[in-house]
This record gives sequence, C-alpha cells and structure tokens, in this order.
Amino acid sequence: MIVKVVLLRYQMRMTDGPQTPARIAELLVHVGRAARSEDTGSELTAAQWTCLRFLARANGSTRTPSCFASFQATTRGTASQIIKSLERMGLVTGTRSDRDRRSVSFDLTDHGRAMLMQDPLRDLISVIDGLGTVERDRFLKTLSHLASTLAMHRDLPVFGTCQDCMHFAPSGDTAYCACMAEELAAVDLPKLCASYTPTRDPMSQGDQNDAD
Amino acid sequence: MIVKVVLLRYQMRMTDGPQTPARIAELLVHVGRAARSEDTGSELTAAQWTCLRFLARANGSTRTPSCFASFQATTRGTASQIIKSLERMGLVTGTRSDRDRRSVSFDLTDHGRAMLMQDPLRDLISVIDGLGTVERDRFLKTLSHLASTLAMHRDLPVFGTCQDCMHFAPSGDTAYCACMAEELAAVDLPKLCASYTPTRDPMSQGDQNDAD
DNA sequence: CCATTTGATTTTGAATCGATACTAATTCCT
DNA sequence: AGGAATTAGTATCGATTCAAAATCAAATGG
Repeated sequence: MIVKVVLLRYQMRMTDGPQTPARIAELLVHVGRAARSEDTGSELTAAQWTCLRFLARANGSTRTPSCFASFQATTRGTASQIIKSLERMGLVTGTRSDRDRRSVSFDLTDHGRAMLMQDPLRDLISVIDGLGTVERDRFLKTLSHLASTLAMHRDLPVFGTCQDCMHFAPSGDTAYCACMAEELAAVDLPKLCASYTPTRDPMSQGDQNDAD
Repeated sequence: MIVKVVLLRYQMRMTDGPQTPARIAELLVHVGRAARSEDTGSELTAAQWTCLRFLARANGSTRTPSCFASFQATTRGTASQIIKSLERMGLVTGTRSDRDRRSVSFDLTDHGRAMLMQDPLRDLISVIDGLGTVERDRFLKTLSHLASTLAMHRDLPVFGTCQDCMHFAPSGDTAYCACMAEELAAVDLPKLCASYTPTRDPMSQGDQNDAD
C-alpha cells in the first residue's frame, strides 16, 4: 500500500530552532537515497549505477578500479567486483595502460552509454533542470560548499575537473596537465580527475563572491 | 592510500551546459552517501541510523514498523528486522497500542537518545548549522521542492509534520488532528506523521512566496 | 638486484535485505 | 453476528552484496 501524497515540507514555518539543520541533513540524505532507487524493475544496483556514472565522467587515467574505490570510499576489491560485473554485462571494457602495465582503464561501450540513458537519477536531474538558473546556481554553490567542508572533516578524497585544477595550463587549442605531465584532450577538460588539486583555499571568500 | 585534498567543485565556471543538472544530482547523492558513512568504527549501519532518527522524529502513531517501511520504501519484514536489531541493542522499546492491539509503537530509550548524539550525520548537520540563515533557508526551500517533486514522480509516500497538515486544527493550548480524531500533544506538533496531508498544491506559488 | 609499494583480482565469509509464508487483530459486508 | 478480506507484525529462507585477506604482477627505490 503506497500512500500517494504530494508535498513534503519538513517543517519550515514555525520552529526556526536548532533542529532545522538536522531536518535539512535528513532531508538531503532522504532525497539522495530516493533518487537512486527505482520502482520499476531495476536493471542495476545503486553501486553499479554509481560506477557507471563515474566511469562516464572520469578522464582516462582516472577510470580505474583504484580510483573508483577511493571515490566511493570502499576497498579496491569491492570496486573491482563492481566493475567486473559491469564488464560481464557488456557495459564497459577495460584496456591496459601502456604507461603502467598494471593499471586498467575502463570505458563505456555503446551498450553502456545506452544504459546510462535509463539512469534512475534521470528523474532528479530533470527536476533540477526545471529550476531557474539563479536558484540552481545558488543550490549548487551551497551544496558544493557542504561537500567540500564535509570531505575535509572526514578526510575523504575529492575529485574535481581538470579545468578547475591547479595543474591545469591551457595552451592554445589543447591544454597541459602539469601533474600527469601530458597533454589533455579537449574532451577530458570537464571530466573528473583523481589528481585534482584545488586552486584556492575552500574556506576563503572565493566561494562566496564569484556569483555576485 | 587516502588523497587528502580539500575543495570539491564539480565544475561551475565554464560550462553552464545541460550537464550541470546531472552534476548537481550526482553531487547530491554523493554528499548524502558520504554523510551517512563513518570512518571511525561504525556502531550502527546506515539503515539502523536512519531508523533511529525516524523513531526519534515521528509521532506516537507513526513510530511503527509499517510506517518506517513506507518511509524507507522497503518491506515490512525488513523494517521489522531493523527495529528488532535496535531493540536487541536496547536502543528502543516497543509498546502495544491500546487502540489497535496489532500495532506496536517504538520509543527511544535513554541509551537510544545517547546513541543519537553520535549520529554520523552530525558532521553534516554542523556544517549546515554554519551556513547563514538566508542561505540555509534558500537551500531548504530548493531541497524540499526537489524532494516533493521527486516523490510525486515516483509515487513515493511523503511524511510531513502535524503542524503543517491539512487535518491540523489548533485549539488553544493543545491541538486537534482531524485525521486521527484525537488531541495532539504539543510535543508531537513538529513531528512526522504518516497521515500527513499537504494543505496546498505543491506546484503553486506557495513555495516561492513565503520567505520574502 | 632485492625490498617495498602500488594496482588489480580472487576467494571467503559475514551480514543485509527482500520474498514468502504465517499469526493475530481489525474491519467490512451480507 | 458470523465470516471474508484486510492490515500489523514477525519468522524463515535465500540471494546478493560488500569487506577482509591473500595472491599475483608491475613499478619504484635504495
């Protein structure tokens, strides 16, 4: 029996007391949890979806089991299993790196890209897409602040994009990554990189100013 | 090996293209996931923490296995197991309802309340607490909009507080719930209720106006 | 050249969660 | 009132998933 009701409002009018932050936090994890689950027969598990998304968004040297493990804050063994399950389904294929013969980089197949079109996160994405640009930017700013501060507290690794990285040096058409010591393809610029290093201190005023 | 880096910024400067909503959604689930995990020896599992929080926040007739099941979008059997595990640890105690001898309402023990003080969500809560009130209110507004819209798409049940419910009728010192047909204790007003029904249409301008 | 570190994988075990079935209490219907 | 149908809760079983530990291969460093 599913009670179909509509508006969720975790109390916002009367009490502005100290439990409001707790409500916000609970609501955040609730939404995060709800967004990943799927009512109509799930094709993949939550971990598999997350892995598929990660492999789609990370650059060449980051699409590895190890990097996914640290991204998910799990063990390499578990990461390896998840990736292998995706490989068995024909959603990703691995190729060994020439630079380091141990490491394997996984790419999405056409089948994998097609599967990503049915990502259960699609619902949440479309709702976010419906927000106004101002509201969306504000939301992203606050959310990324929460993410970075929380990651700092927990000593969690952080993945950012090459174009925001300290090692990033644009050079004409392509760009150079001082960390990997190699040229970056244009397609990799907006992708996640494990060796990402922020350009500024997170707690500085940088987060507060650049949208005004 | 944990890479301790600090600022997470899922690309916000250059590309304002259509993949930004996707990044926001991913970041949201990422934060939700990170907030629940615990680095230093976890005492409870994520599901148990969620259950403990739920039982702490829900009103008398809502602190039941069935209600928690629909809150978590899981089966009653699983909900029953989770609650029972908490009961074994002495964190909650159940009492049968007089009104309906089948239903059991679970309350937190002192031990349970003490445990809640170590909720891994505490880190996220403290970060949210550090936000300015304006930013926090805006964030909550957007987040609850996302939650309600998503719940509507997915036909998920929604839990709201008595004081925001359509059945709510304040009467002097106490209040009356037209749905349960009984008086509400003051302590229950800000609590979650399974029979919550919104007073207004979610898509109306109500969400946009009352904070200006 | 050998020790150490790192990347990936396999195996094993524990634990969680869901499906199913069952009991007890309530409600509805004739 | 009596009986069917529904609902709350629980128990059992099985599949699945994830983490811990061990292993192998490649790279790094002294």
